[in-house]
Amino acid sequence: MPKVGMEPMRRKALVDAALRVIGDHGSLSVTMSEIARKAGVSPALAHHYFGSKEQLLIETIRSLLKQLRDDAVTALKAAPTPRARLSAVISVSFHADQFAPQTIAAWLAFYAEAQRSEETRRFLVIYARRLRSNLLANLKPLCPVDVAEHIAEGVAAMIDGLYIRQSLGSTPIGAEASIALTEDYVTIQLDRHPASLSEAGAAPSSGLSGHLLPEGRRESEPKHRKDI
Amino acid sequence: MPKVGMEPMRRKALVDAALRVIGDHGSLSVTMSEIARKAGVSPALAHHYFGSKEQLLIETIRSLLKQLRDDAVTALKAAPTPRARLSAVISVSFHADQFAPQTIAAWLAFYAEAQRSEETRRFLVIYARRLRSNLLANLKPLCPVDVAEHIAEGVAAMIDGLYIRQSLGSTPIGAEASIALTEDYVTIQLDRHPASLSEAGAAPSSGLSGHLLPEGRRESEPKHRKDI
DNA sequence: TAATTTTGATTGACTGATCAATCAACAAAA
DNA sequence: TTTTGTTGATTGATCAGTCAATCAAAATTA
Repeated sequence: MPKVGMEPMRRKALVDAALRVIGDHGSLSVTMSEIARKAGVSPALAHHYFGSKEQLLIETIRSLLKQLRDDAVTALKAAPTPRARLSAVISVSFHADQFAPQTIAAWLAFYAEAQRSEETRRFLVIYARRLRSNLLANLKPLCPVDVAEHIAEGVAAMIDGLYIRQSLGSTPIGAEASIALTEDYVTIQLDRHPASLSEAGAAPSSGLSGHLLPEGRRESEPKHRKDI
Repeated sequence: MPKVGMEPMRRKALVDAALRVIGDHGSLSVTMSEIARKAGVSPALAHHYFGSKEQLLIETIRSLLKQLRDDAVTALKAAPTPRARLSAVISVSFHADQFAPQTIAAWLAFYAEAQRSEETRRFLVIYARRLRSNLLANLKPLCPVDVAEHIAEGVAAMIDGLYIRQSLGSTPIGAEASIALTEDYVTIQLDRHPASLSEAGAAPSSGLSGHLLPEGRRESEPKHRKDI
């Protein structure tokens, strides 16, 4: 029953299947056959559309990152104040899809892969920068710049750490407790270092930082890179 | 030049080689041949002594954990007060050997492996519990118990998170900055919640918590498990 | 001491399984 | 008939694990 216009559907099915298989297996050492089977097609077709296993894996992490970005954009648009946006960033990190064991396992597998694959590392660096940028943009109106950077590092580390601890499945502090822990960190840090007058009114109108919007390239980066 | 009594030397050489190869490669997908070559023996010998690749890998993570424990014991013995012991725990986590890129890469690889290997997960859970236990034991004299648990979770998450962020190699905050960030978290949390009178004098005499000393089994755990 | 047997250490060569990747061929739509 | 989708069969490479054989030290015996 082959029709024309199958390509986008097949690609999506294969990427989704790859994500599920990787999440279940907890590793990138999964076979094209298994992915293809889960997607309901033959292994040969996976190669036909993606050319190589590596390419399919790249598309898979790209999709993982896109999902996270979309969630973040939605949550940030609904938050009116910098402080609310900070909470939105934290909340999104621990919400449902992202904090599911399989998704966490997939993230972890990609972190490991980043040690070998330049392309994979690039994507994870983008995630790290985006998180930092989102935090920083909304911290700056609330405290001095150097303090904002300090807090941003701390929050980002805590989020990633809670992820990795969750991956072990022992002492499972849930999503709510994770959010509470991170929020508490932000709160007490901000209490310590109240905003200076000069930066109190400098909040950007949209609250969406540069890294979130479809972005023009920053000067220091190489060009000819496909955006996620 | 075969002599008698080679076994312990060969085992150590192979485990060390495995750690180096895994660290360089950033993955457990390394061949027995490569490990054996780095150890200066034939692949067959590695199988002869360890029986299987999995077993060699298990011994490898065991050695990684032992190294960390030894460092912690040394540092804790030299620290006189609970607060100093907290600093020691933090400091050890980021010190030299442990924070080297290859070592971090190896840890990460084992975290990923833990998704599949029950045995590997067990070791990482032990690490997590030990860290938590060390923190908790030295926090309890300094603040209320429930707060101590809260802080311990936060510190542990932050340490692990700083590790994983370090593994990406982007925005490399160094060991010192990582220590400062974590110390700062402990300090402001303790400032917030001063010790209640009832627990002020309850510090254990040695400061070495149960998880650190060669330990009797806790009741809730399965028996017949070799200790690390 | 000299001759031997035993034992542990070590390897090269081989096997069987797995898997990514390829290709020739076919089916259905355009 | 050309284009797009699809697969079964196959290939070539990689690897964990096995095995029989070798070698040298130690133990035993003569």
